[in-house]
Amino acid sequence: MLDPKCFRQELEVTASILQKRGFKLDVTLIKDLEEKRRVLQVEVQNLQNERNQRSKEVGIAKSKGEDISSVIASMHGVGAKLEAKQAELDELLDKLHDIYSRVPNLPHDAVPKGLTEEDNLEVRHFGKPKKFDFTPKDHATLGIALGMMDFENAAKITGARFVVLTDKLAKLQRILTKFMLDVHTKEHGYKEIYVPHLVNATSLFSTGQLPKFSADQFNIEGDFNYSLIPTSEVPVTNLARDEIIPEEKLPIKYVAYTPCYRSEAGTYGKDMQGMIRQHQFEKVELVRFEKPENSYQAHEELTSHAEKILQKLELPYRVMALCAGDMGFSAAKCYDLEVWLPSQDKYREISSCSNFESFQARRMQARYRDTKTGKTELIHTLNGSGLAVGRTLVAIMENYQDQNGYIHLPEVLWDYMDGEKVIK
RNA sequence: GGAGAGAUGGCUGAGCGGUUGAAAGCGACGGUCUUGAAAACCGUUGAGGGCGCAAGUCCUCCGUGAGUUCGAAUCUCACUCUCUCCA
Repeated sequence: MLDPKCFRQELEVTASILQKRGFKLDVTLIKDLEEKRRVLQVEVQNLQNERNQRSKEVGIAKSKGEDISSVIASMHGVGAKLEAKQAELDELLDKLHDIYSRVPNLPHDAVPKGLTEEDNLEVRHFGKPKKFDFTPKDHATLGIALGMMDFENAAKITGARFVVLTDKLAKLQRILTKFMLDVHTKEHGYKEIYVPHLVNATSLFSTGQLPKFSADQFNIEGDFNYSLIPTSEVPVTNLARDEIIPEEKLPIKYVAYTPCYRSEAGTYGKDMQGMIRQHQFEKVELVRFEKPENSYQAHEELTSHAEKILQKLELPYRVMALCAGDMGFSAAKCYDLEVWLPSQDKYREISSCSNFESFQARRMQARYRDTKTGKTELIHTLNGSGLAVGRTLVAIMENYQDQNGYIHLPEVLWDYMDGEKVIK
């Protein structure tokens, strides 16, 4: 959610900035509703004031034993009027809140212009795509041939976009999460955290999945009005909801490992083969709570932490600065890490690192107390995948395959795999 | 699943329907004292919002949502959560 000031005092500017990401703000409507709001709110508050004053007088008069019937009689009109105006105001505020809840974050000045993927800018890259002297296979072909990756049984058990992993591949996925958690906790100073995988609607609203993107979640039916998390960003970020964090506790850096569940609505036909786009996948997520003046430095740092995993795994990747139109709803600035996939002959997203500034914090009243001024101020929230484990598995399989369809594991994983260097 | 008890500020904990945004204590912060610290004493100390250039002023909030009333932390109803006991 944007600062109400953006809509009340800087409406035109706000609209033009939002246009950069292809969002059209209804300036005329908002101007009109805000003007009505202002008038109505003053009116309601004046009536409330009158009610409070007169009621207080009644109390005093009564304690003195004076006759109060005439005063009370005169108050009946005020009550009814207040009720009507209040209802009118509430309706208006709801309407405004709903409009504002659907407005995306303002892109930071440094964000590249553009509306589509095509306009994203490469910031840097690491490693070079390996040349194969044979035609590299895709991970699904490799996994099925190894007898360790099974989409048919997954479809039987559940449906499309699920996978069954067995043996070494199941183990590889497991140790990858441990490897990532180890790096982030031991080398990057993140605190490991375990959180619920089902969340309520308020939590989804806080991080920006609601109200606009309800169809992207798996919402469970029955007595519990919960949703499966699309990312651990949701439960972890919501730890700060309705909190006032003492300044000295910042920054707070969490790393969480959770499964993620996404409906992938509107992606029919996209990446149907293999593990690239699944309804369920594992992810190690980095989440940070920062003071506003530090958030952009923290964003660079967090991105580099995610990159570190790819570097240690010696996987070629590039860092893309997303253009305004390609960023997620809540982000002010976002880098995507894209890993090289030989079978597709291109880079594919494996991590998304975003600074949300105060956008999420305002939705959930996440604040810190400035020790100098004693005032509360909204924190900045950030997160990034560090990394998507399923896609990391895919990248390892494809980049480290040999002509026989064996997978030669990167050295950093040998110990984790109990000395095993090759999956065959 | 059934039966009870509860939910008040950073924490503990009062609060006959009427100058209660809320006693008291603790904590925190500022000050006095002290070479310094502690103790003692004095003072300050919730959040969100409207209007206004500002000084300021007003409104809302005692788990959530409705209701009764001139007036609700206090009464009524529903819900949520926590604790205890039983299955």
